[in-house]
Amino acid sequence: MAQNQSPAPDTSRRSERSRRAIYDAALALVAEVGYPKTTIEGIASRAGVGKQTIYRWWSSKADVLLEAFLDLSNQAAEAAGQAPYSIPDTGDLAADLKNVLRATVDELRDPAFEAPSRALAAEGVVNEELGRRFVAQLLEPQLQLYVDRLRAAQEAGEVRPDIDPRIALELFVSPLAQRWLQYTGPITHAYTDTLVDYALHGLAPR
Amino acid sequence: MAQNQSPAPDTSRRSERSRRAIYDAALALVAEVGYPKTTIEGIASRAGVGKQTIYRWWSSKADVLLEAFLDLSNQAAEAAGQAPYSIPDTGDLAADLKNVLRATVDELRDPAFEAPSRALAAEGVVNEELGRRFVAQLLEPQLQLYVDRLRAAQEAGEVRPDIDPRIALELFVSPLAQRWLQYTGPITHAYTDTLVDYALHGLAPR
DNA sequence: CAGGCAACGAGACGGACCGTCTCGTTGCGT
DNA sequence: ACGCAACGAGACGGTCCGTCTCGTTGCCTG
Repeated sequence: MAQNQSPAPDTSRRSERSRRAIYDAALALVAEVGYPKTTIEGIASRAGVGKQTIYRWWSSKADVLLEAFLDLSNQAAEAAGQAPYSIPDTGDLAADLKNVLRATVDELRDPAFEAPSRALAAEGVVNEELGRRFVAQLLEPQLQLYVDRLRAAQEAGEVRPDIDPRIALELFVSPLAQRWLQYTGPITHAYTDTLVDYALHGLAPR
Repeated sequence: MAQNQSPAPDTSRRSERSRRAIYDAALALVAEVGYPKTTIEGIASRAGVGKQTIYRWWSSKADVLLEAFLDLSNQAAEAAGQAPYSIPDTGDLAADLKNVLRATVDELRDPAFEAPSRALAAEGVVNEELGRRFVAQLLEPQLQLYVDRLRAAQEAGEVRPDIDPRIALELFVSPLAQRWLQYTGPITHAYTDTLVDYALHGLAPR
């Protein structure tokens, strides 16, 4: 029995030009009018593309935006340096973490990143399938850098050996993430510095 | 100059019956078909109510759901005990925090709470005005309980006096929140226990 | 207790987008 | 050079939006 789900489009004939135009249009519209008011029809017309071209290659507007944002991130990563980036190791864990988190604070304020990443995060909260893809392709690779740096710190004796690095990183990354996502508090360099100090030395008296 | 924004509906003539029916319909639909597929028309027809009655009292479906969920939370809080709830103080901070967080883990799995609170959190990520109301009316009052308990711990010498309790609570609350919101990891009692231990004693060797 | 008036349930209305479906047209692979 | 599938364009029925009328109902005031 022949299935007519979809005639399985031919990737080799795909128009690179249209793909790029769709990415650009999607990112621009989300930044300009917001995610809820961004429509497939709007993306298509702005990209100078037929709606069917979008529906042929993507299943939803969230799907389009996720790919567009991944592409943007990869471009930015290539422009900034080599792909396998890592957190610097000066031998001073606290200082290294504070530096990276300060940079993250600045990045969270960059409008070009803020609109699409908020939109994707919001969609992911309510759409588990997309949320897991967002995490696997974007968030987890970033978190892995902290795992690596924390493991190095364990070998250097700066972190207790029985600590699980994947959980440890959440002590300073998740508070920042929550303040940003949910507007539960201001985001400053002083704040992230404090998080690192609290996490490394604990709340209890020593 | 007479403004015709809206004729300012008369609260005293408002139908309590309709209000309750709308809350129930909104919560039920979000749980049954999900937030994106929940529509104002759907809520109205399920509640046996005219659309205009919804538009007269609320400005958006997110607004309806926030009020409905606040109402549900207040009911649940009254049913469970007196309103000014607080975190128990047995003199063992770690044990008290672990208990509360375990209860929170269980609550996060309750389907009746999960669907609407996810929907509101997602909307809040992308809609700052609603996000701030969500935080102010629902999240922050809960977090304040941790602030109180941590202050008591400071007076008892269980927490260093220079620690800011509002930030300290984020070390164990935010990681749980992020795992739940973004599916960045499994949520278990063992996990939250570990968070409390890490937060209290720090990552660095003592 | 009667009357008036605003909120009510119901649903018609134009408009925006949805996702699907044709059209010719274009441009890549054979 | 040819053929075929992806392309831009847009028509189509459908859903939901937010606004607007209808009578009807039920609560405050006199």
